[in-house]
Amino acid sequence: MKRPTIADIARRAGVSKGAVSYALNGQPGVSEATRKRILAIAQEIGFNANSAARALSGARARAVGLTLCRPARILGIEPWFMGLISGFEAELGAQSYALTLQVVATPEQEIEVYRRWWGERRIDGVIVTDIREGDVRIPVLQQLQLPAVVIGGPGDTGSIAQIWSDDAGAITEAVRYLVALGHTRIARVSGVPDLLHTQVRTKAFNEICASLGLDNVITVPADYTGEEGSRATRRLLIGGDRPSAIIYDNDVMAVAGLAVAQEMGLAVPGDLSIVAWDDSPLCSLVHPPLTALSRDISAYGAQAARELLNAIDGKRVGNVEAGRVHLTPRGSTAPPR
Amino acid sequence: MKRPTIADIARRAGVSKGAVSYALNGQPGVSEATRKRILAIAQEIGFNANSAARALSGARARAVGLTLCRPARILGIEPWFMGLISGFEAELGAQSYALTLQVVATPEQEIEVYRRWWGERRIDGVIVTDIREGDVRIPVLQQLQLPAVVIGGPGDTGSIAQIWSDDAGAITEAVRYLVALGHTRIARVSGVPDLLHTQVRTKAFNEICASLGLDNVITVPADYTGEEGSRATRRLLIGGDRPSAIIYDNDVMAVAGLAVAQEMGLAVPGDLSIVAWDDSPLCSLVHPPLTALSRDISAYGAQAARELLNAIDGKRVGNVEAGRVHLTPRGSTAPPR
DNA sequence: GTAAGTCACTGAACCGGGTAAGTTTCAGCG
DNA sequence: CGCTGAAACTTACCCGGTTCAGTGACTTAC
Repeated sequence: MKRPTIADIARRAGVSKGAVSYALNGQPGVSEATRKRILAIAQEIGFNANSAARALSGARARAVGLTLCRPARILGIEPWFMGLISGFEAELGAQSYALTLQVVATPEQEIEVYRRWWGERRIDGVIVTDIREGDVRIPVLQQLQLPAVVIGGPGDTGSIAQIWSDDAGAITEAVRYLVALGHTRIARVSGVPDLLHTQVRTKAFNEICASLGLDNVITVPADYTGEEGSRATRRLLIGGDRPSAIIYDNDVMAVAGLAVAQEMGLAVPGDLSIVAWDDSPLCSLVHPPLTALSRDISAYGAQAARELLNAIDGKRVGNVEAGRVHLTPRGSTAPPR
Repeated sequence: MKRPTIADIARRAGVSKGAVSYALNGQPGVSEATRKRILAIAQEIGFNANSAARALSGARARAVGLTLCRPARILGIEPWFMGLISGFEAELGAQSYALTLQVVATPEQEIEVYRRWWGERRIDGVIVTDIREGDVRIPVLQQLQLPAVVIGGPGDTGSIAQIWSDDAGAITEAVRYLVALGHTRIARVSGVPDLLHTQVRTKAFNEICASLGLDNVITVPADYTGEEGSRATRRLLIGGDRPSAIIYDNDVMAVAGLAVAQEMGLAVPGDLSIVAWDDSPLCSLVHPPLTALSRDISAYGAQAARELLNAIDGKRVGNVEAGRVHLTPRGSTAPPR
């Protein structure tokens, strides 16, 4: 089956290629009557502009890129990325932008991908996740002048836009809630320590605990995987001064922690309260369902996509706080026995 | 920053654009010495061929498409798609093909996306999942002559290649295992009934149960979500003749089922044995860890990508059975009390 | 009545690669 | 020595859009 081109439309409408291009793009330069005729023909023969030709002349590829820099086995189970992706899609699809995905192993490899994409003119902009302090990707993106939006922060990203949620406020709320329930020995199992949002959370966690006079606080670093979540939990529960509540930096580790507690014969929430970060169906799936810090990840992704499209259009975008994080109490938290 | 083009290379090497093109693509027509010089210059200035220009002349977009037709909230939690995607990537990345993703709501919308991608020449081929009997997408793909690979089957997909795993053998193995443990009342919570692989599984399940003389078998249809998994489980456990073992068509529903059993005060595996389909970290995360029908989803995806690239290259690809499904016994199965 | 301006449209250049066809150079050979 | 033929290039056009500089025709203004 042959693909129709604007030349085909031009022939059938009895006008030049240029006129067809103006008509299809809503540009001035054709009469309303001609435009309607051309649009009707395009519709009739099922015309879609060749994206390569368009990108070649018009500079826009109408695609954005996303790299996923986590091992496959975490990617699969963490609802976070898929939530984000479906949020992007909602926004990108509406503007008929495509989303190009690439799984990478290291930030260096990620930079390589950015360079390649840029050189190939394959994408108009990128969404950057898992931002670290002094992230090596930022200067590269600035040098390439590749429109970008960073998810996570707030931090120093120079001229590149940022979308972030109030992690500090969220963890403060969680701690206050646990303290109100009567907990005094609160521990935390964090994500990868050099990620920016982990640092933000850790700082806020230490501050609120200090200000509430809790002295027995500890943060065990982990890496978002179930295995590490189990290990960290075991370490915390074996110790002499066992915590009565644990806050986890993601849902997967929280579920793993729950399993460890049950395995050790501890009742949840009787002997141990559990709070998960990022509410996903996973949290309501287990028994007892997990109290979680919820935010609308899809909306977050949609917002990021919107900002990126703005950046691509040359509009200045800044530092945006998106969505509210709120505590959703469920069965995994209660006053300590 | 200006993007280097072959014209830049040509100027610096003192040859024509054509010679550069031949050199870069490993075509005959340039001497070995010149080729080396050109490649060195390309390397030095960080040249990447403009994908639009290449696609425009050469017909290859060097990208493949994947549509995800599930509601966002399932997409997020089901490890299946992400596993598949990372498998694709491993293969596509090696051939420097890009993966373009689109989330859709219905098969009809999916067809629209295929048509658009085809018209835009944005992709060279597509990977089709969630195949149904008499799937409406198949004839469209054939009409467009869009290279494609169907994941799932075996079924009737005409000239389009299929990758499938031996679901019938797997469920047979699971039932035999449960019977060997002493179970006689085995139930099943299935996925969406009109998906082809659900039908294959249901048929095989009924056959093996009949041949082993089990008469109390029942399959409750669900939709892969935790909610439906819970509901189906509750229905099965409330009934008079409670099953002593349940096989679930995915891991999410199995975990939900486990939670329901615990909530109802049933011991797993003492009062109820549970088998999950598609082993993911989720299965080892919960307590007790779930016995599962495992297969290497990434490898499955990589295989599919390989077949698709073959199809794009015009090689005939047929009906491939990929990977082995095997039972991984864990703590959720035991002889009935 | 004519100069100026607007509108609707055409023609051609252009984006950056790929590639068929043509040209030059040179080794090999009778 | 002249012819053949292949290697090593160059030239020029193609892909399918976008866009800019025209070009008539027709309106408006003084």
